[in-house]
Amino acid sequence: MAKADFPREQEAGAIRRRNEQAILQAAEGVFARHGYRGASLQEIAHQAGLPKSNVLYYMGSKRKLYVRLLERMMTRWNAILDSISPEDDPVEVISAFIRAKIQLSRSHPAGSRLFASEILGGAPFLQDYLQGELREWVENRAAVLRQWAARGLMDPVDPVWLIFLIWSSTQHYADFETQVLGITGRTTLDDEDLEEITQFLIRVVIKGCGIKRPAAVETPPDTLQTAER
Amino acid sequence: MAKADFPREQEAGAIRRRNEQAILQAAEGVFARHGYRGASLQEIAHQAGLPKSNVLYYMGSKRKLYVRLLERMMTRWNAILDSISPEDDPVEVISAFIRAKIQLSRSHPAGSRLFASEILGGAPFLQDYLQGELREWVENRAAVLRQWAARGLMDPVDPVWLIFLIWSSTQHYADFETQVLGITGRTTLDDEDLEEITQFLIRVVIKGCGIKRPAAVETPPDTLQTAER
DNA sequence: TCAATTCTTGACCACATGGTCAGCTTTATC
DNA sequence: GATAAAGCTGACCATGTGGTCAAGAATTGA
Repeated sequence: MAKADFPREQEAGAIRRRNEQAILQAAEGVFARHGYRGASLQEIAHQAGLPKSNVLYYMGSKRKLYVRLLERMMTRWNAILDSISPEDDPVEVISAFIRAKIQLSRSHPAGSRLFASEILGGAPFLQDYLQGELREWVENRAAVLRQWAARGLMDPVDPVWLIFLIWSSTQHYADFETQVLGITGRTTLDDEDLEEITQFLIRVVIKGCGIKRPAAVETPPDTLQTAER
Repeated sequence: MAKADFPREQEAGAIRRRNEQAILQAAEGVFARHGYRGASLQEIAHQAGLPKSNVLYYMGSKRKLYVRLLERMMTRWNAILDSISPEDDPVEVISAFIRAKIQLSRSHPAGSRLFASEILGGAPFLQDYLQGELREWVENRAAVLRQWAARGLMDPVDPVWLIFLIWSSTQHYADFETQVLGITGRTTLDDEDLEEITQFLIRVVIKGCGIKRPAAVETPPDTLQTAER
């Protein structure tokens, strides 16, 4: 009946926005947990505190709801995976990337898992994205990494495998959170843990690939901070 | 040895074994793709080339079938994740571990994905395993790594995060194969690719954590070489 | 005020789900 | 060859699925 949370709520489409948000959030969790097929609209509706018919009213169909969630997650990624240039400081770029990736896993764990579930299922809805947009993204970054290697700013490792290494090791803390918690015997990963993990990953990747800061014109000789040889 | 093609086959329980194998293999794929809820016995039966009733006849229930698959995968893992001692050569051990893990991802991709799907879903069937057997396994290895660090054989990094790093970066090539293929534009990852990836991961981890061979009778020329096993 | 629009939802549908069962056929054993 | 055991499976069931719909309730705009 009368929701009457904020009767003074007046912006156009306020009801729609509120309900859609509730549905999207609920659906993200359920889809992440059970996959596309395993998720049921009944459960999503229940989590959102609405009757099933209402979910269909707003979202049209299960498929549309799912696609919308995937697109929302892609948007979040795009907001973070900005472009880099060969002139950038490799240490900075790699560190920032790892840090951003971990934070995204933390701020949107359900979305990360949703994505993982979609890939596990063979990416029926994301084939195009993988082979198009994302592939291009990877290739661009790989090209920059190769230039860095050529200039001696890092070891000549295959950039694509390096990107996958960063991707997987950061993604892990969202997708496999259950495993991490179970094994470490914790109930949550707090900010402190995450910071520690971030530092660890940055350290290992930087050192492991021999990534160096560019020798700036004015900089005194040899400032190797994190890594040691 | 005896394969199942001829009707003249007659070790005790040969029929049962053959059909169960067919069902298990089919089920592993379907569960991996769609998760526990999303998988249907109909599809499993179809993949196995049997009527649905027959699947139930052999497996009892969907749940039993699923649990059995999980247990089979745990067994495979146990066969590889053998124990280590502080006296072992760290470089050897880490290299062998990474290599074995990659090979398991390759030899049993569906099983790996099945496991991933179970974890993604919150590990409803594997909570005990994670908090018991596996946790113990990790803690034992972590203890050894700490001793290595104390003896200066590696940097004093947190061993648990290191284990997760290895775990996630190797697991990735099974669980997210679709993504890897899509992005790299390949249709399969052949043995050569896998070997390259293995070498890369070993190199980065060994170098990144400053893992050294114990000072033995002779020290080989310092440039890192990948261990073989 | 009053009509147009948006929202809400229970009843309903065709179909798929996991699981049971009874009766059949095949295989194993003596 | 007889009998027991194992294997097989279509018909069937209760329940759950995604989705439709119509009719009413609430909100909006003039």
